[in-house]
Amino acid sequence: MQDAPNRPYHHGDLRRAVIETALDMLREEKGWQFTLREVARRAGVSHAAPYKHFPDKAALLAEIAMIGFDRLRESLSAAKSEAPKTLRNEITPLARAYVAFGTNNPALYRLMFSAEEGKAVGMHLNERALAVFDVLLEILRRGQAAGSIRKRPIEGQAAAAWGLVHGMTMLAIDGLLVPEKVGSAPLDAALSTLVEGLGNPATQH
Amino acid sequence: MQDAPNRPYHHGDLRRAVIETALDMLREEKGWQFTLREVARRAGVSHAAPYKHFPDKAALLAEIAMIGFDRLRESLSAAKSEAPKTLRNEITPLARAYVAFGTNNPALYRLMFSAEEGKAVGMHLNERALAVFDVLLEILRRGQAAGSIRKRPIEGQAAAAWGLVHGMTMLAIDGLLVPEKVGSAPLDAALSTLVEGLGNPATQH
DNA sequence: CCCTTAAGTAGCCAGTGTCAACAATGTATT
DNA sequence: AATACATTGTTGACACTGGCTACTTAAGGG
Repeated sequence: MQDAPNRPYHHGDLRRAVIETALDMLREEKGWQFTLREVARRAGVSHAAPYKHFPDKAALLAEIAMIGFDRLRESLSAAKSEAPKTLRNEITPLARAYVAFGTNNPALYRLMFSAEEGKAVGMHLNERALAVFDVLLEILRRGQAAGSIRKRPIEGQAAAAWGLVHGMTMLAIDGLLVPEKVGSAPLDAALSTLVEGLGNPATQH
Repeated sequence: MQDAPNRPYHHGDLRRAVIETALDMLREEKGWQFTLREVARRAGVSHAAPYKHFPDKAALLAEIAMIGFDRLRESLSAAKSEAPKTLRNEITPLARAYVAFGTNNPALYRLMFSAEEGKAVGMHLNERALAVFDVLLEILRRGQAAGSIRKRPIEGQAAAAWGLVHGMTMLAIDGLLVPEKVGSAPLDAALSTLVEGLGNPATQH
C-alpha cells in the first residue's frame, strides 16, 4: 500500500477515494474507531485534504451511510431474483442476504443505524433507505396475494421480519451467537421460526 | 442536585454512588457519551476520585454491565410470574418486559452488548448473563413439555426469540419503529408473529 | 500520635476536528 | 504564449476532550 513516490500533487479523484477508503475501514470494524485523520492517512493524503470535498466529518458519514443503503438494497434484490421456488420461501434467502451484508460490513451497518442524536430516523425515512424496506414489503405483498403468507397487515409482518433480521445481524456482528447459547445453526432456526410465523398454516411448508 | 456546601471530605460510600450515578447516566442516553469525568462531576466529586475505587474506566463499565444483566433478569422474572394463562402466551409478556427494559435503559442496554473488541462475548458467557437466557429457555422447555410449543431444538427457538426481541429493542432505542415503516403497533405484530412461529399449530392460539 | 485510606488539585499526554495560510497544478482569458 | 484565477493539495497550529498519574491534604482508627 505504499504510495508511488512520485504521486502527483493532485490526487485526481480524491472524493471518491476518500469514500472508498472509508468504506474499507468500516468493513474492518476494529473497534468502531472512525476518524477523519485515519481516513486521510489511509488514502495517502494529508489530514486536511478531505475538507476540500466534505464540509465536515458528519457529512462524509452521512453520505457513506446512504451508499450503505444502496448496497444493501442491491444485495437484497440480487438474493430475491434467485431461488424462485415458493414465494413464501423467498423470505429465507432475502433474510440471509441481509444478515450477510451486516456481518460483512459490520461498522457500516452500525453506522446506518447509528442512533447518534436520533439522527438515524432521518436517514431511514430517506427514499434510498425506504427502497430497502420496499424489497421486503413487496415480497410480503405478493406472498399474501398468492395465499402463501397469512393475511395480516403487512407493516406488522414487516416489523417482525425486520426486527428478527436486525437482531440476528447485530448479535452476529457482536459475536454473540455462540453455540453455548443458541446452538450450532441459530440463523437457520430463527428463520424457519419466522417463516412459520409469517406463513399461511393452510399451506404446506 | 446541588451538593450540600459542607459535604464531608470523605464521601463515605463513593463506590456505590459512582455506580448509581453511572446507571443514571446510562438511562438518559444522550448520545452515548460516557466519560469518567462526567460521572465524577455528577457524583459531586473530583475527576480523579473514582480511581480510588476502580482501576480504570473499563472496570467500572464491566461492573455496571453485569448489574444490567441482573436487573434484566429481575424484570423478566417479574414479568414471568404474572399472566399465568397459557404457557405459550407467557412468551409475550416476557418479550414485552425485555423490550421495555431496553427502551428504559437505552445506553445501559447498549453497553451490555457493547461489542468493544469482542468483549461482549465474555460478558454474555458469564453466569449472570446466562441466567437471563435461562429464563427464556425455561419457558420454552415447559411449553414444549406441555405441548403448547412446537417440538424443536430449544436453542434454535431461543435464537429466534432472542433475535427478535433484541432487534425490536434496538430499533425502538434508535427510534426507528416509525409508523411510516412498521405501522402503529409494531411490537404487538412482531410478537404475535413470533408466537405463531413458536407455537404448536395443533393448539388453538 | 502516627499511618492508612480516601479525597482534592494539578497536570501530562495523546488524539481529533477544524481552520488558516501557503503551494502546486490546471484552466481560462487576454 | 503569458498571465490571472480557481482548485485542490500540504503544513502547521489551536482548542478541546478525556484517560490517567503524581503529589498533596483531610479524616479516622489503632
